[in-house]
Amino acid sequence: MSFTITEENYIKAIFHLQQEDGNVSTNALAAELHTKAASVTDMLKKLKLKKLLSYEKYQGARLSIEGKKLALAIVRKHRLWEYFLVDTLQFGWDEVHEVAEELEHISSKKLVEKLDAFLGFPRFDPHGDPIPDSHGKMAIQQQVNLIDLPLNKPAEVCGVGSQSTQLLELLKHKHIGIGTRLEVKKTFSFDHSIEIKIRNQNSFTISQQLAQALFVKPV
Amino acid sequence: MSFTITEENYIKAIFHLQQEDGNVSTNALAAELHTKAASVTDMLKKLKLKKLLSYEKYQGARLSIEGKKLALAIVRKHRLWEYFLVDTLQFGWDEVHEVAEELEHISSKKLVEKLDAFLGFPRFDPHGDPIPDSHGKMAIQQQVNLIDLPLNKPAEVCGVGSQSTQLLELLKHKHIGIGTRLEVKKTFSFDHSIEIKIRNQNSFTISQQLAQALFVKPV
DNA sequence: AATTAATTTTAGATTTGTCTAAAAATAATT
DNA sequence: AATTATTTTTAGACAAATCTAAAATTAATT
Ligand SMILES: [Mn+2]
Ligand SMILES: [Mn+2]
Ligand SMILES: [Mn+2]
Ligand SMILES: [Mn+2]
Repeated sequence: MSFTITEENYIKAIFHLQQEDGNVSTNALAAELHTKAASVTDMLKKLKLKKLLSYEKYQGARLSIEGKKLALAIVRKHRLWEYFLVDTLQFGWDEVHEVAEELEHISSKKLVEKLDAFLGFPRFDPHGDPIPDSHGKMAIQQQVNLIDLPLNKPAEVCGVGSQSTQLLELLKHKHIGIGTRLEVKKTFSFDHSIEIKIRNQNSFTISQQLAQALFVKPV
Repeated sequence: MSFTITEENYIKAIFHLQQEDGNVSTNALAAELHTKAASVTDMLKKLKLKKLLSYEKYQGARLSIEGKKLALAIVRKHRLWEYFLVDTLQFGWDEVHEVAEELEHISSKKLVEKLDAFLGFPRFDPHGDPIPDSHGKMAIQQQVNLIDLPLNKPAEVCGVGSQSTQLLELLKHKHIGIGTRLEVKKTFSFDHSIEIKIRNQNSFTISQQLAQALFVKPV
């Protein structure tokens, strides 16, 4: 069975919106995919026919085993290509998402496996997100939100909570990226801003919003 | 202006069918693209509207300057990706064409330029075909058909006349590939077969059809 | 030159994915 | 419980790309 790019994008979106419990609503999908609820309804009927998800009128959708498998394969390709773009082709980690949105639909299984091997079987993409292996298994990252990092505990930035251009612009300006070593020096309860220290730099404060968008792991 | 994958495939097909002189006929395009003449007519009208080619009823089509530019950009991507697959990912040169048919439609200009630089600006793809540079210029290969190679003149295989699986299977069996050094030892006028000698191997004969499908350059 | 053959175009239908507007179902408030 | 608001589905239309069958044009033969 093979699928169109549109179908694959729906499956991936459902995968990302799907929490452990509930089903994914028509409106949530429409928002995520920048389309209209009516279009989503049509597509859900079609994907149900293809056995990729369960769906009942007014009850939203939930991926089947098959659907999850497909979603993981697409996410795997997306993140492997992002890793390739940054690691091999020297892209900035803030300019790879759009390109990977296209590359994730290249169908060759052999290409994915060879690419994975060439890259040395990386387990996290340039944004700190885990890359599913060829069986769909992902490493679990022991990452913690920067806002929750204890004072003076050395840690390394390993992920971001969003891929928005605005966030990435701010991080670039502050010279913060994946791998940056830092410690939290002080927290201010007034606005929940925190003071951080990066090696060889003066310490400076960042906003609560920024701190919540950063994930770190202790080193 | 951006184009659909279908439109790009039409432009590339016209580019390959277009000789110095004549226009490309509707039927030739239909055959090349495995579609019907009626579909081709519809698309030619559309591509004319988009100024990618000139077309008059019953007179066939011919790429405009714009159309040629687009075609060269697609061919450039196709051949760069083929080179990447063989050179970097260790694909066999007989298994890359289908994958490149998909990769050639990835739109990022930056990706193409970075890939080109990473590969070291190769000028020929794994089949011996020239790779257009970023301005659309291709090196001219001084290749000659094996059937026309003079006796005892050392030469190197640098291209094939077709990408058919059948041909590639035969070449694999005979251990002939791009870069293989050989000389023609004898020609037989009865069936136009030729006897060739590869370094460290006993000489053997190959058919007229095979010799005509191989391009070599003297070394 | 007239007839036949081949090529190409039109006409009309189909599939996929989308949209708007209206109807139906569900959820939230009074 | 009844009303109102929100969400979701249906109905109908549209654009892109394709197809078959029939008509029109061009090319090849008698
Ligand atoms: Mn991404
Ligand atoms: Mn990512
Ligand atoms: Mn190819
Ligand atoms: Mn090639």
